[in-house]
Amino acid sequence: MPTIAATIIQILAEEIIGGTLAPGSKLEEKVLAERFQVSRTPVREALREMGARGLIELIPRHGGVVANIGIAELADMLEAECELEALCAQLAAQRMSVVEKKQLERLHEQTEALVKGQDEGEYLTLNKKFHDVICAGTHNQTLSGMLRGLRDRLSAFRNAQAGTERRLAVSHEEHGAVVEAILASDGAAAYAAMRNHDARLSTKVLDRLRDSRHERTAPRTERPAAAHLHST
Amino acid sequence: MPTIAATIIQILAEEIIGGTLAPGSKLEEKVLAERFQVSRTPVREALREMGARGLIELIPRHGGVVANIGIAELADMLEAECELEALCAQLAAQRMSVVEKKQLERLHEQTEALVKGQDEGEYLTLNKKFHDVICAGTHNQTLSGMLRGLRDRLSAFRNAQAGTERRLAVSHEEHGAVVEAILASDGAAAYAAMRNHDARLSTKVLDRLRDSRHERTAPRTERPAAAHLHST
DNA sequence: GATGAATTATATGTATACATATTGACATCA
DNA sequence: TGATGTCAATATGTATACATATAATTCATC
Repeated sequence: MPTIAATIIQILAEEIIGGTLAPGSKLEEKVLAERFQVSRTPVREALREMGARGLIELIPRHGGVVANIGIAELADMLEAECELEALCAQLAAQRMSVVEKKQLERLHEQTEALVKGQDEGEYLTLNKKFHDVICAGTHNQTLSGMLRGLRDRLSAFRNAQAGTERRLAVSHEEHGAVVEAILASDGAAAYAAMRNHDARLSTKVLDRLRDSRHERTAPRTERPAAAHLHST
Repeated sequence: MPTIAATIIQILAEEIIGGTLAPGSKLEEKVLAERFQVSRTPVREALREMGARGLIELIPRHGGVVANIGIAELADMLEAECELEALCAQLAAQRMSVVEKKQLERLHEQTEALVKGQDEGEYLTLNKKFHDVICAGTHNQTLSGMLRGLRDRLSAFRNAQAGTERRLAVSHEEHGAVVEAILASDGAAAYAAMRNHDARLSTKVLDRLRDSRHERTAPRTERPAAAHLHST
């Protein structure tokens, strides 16, 4: 039997990652305690752990809010994700076993039908699986763990925005290039293909955020020395 | 005034990273509570956060122990560190401002004296600073945060072992190559130099661990499919 | 009517008390 | 002798109670 705190973490994390709990939402201990019919103790521990994971922001004596990412931070996270994921793709290409490759190939084929059917919801599920399989393919728990943690944090934010990605076909095609490179055990090609894929999505996400922020509130001046994103 | 839990985290983390608390040490809430003259509550919260950070292992109903890294995990972490650090060096080369570069250069020069004087203790301090400056030079908080977290976890482990690095001169020379590349804004060279540096250290750390484990206890068979470390 | 100080209210931080699961010892039995 | 099961001891998990800092409200004053 898992501990109550662990259960709460799982539920809240899913809600944050899934977008039910929007970034900026306040998380009050008392409210959560009542909701889960438990005392504040396990709730506090859950919040603390989620804070350490970066899913929520935890300010002393002010409680927690679902991590609301500024434009500068988002740019950082997207860049890190892009680099990490490309690296993982490269390692996966070099290390995946035959059965792992087969699994990846099948997954990609299954997705094809969803693209034609424009089934966005199911597509996103398989999309997550796709990246997870590649993570596992690195045979490096540290790297894959870091990437997945980062993806979770970003996911929380992506899902809070409207439609995630209209043109499924383009994404699918880019995935195809990654799959092909991995099946051919071509690390460099896998790296390049994945980097290209993520970089394109990143600019889209950033653009959309910039637009939506511009309408409502002035952008927070968080990091004056702007990064030269993807200048490589 | 920081919270008690935060204070405890800082103290314990330092002890773990510094090697005072050796990997495998049990961390009992009651003992810690008595030591810090506080109740178990803040201690528990501290432990939980450190668990999320990976500094300690936290098993439900069994309490926490300072993270004791197996050979397979260590290999994973070292590989991740190597790749991340090389990436950061590359970005730093591309993005560091003039003053940041100057700072890095000065730091490297200061270290030179310590190498000649064989002052290991002080060298390690500046060594950490050296890597921190490069982290900052990426202008990417996400990446640098991940790398620093990883370095902390590894540091806990490195310091538990005997002498960290005998041949300071070699290390210093390798650092020199990194500095040179960064000052020249040569991303590729910085990447290669840092990767070379970390890869060499990694094999040394792994070898030493393998030896020490072989003497005492049989290696845990944790990940049957061994990674092809640094096969790129 | 607006501003600001003082007071009340509330949420978080910490301490204590209780519930429950695990560990170890000891006894019993095959 | 060794294995197993019961019981006591103890550590963790959870709940409740108290302390304190922040927020919200009130009320007085300008």
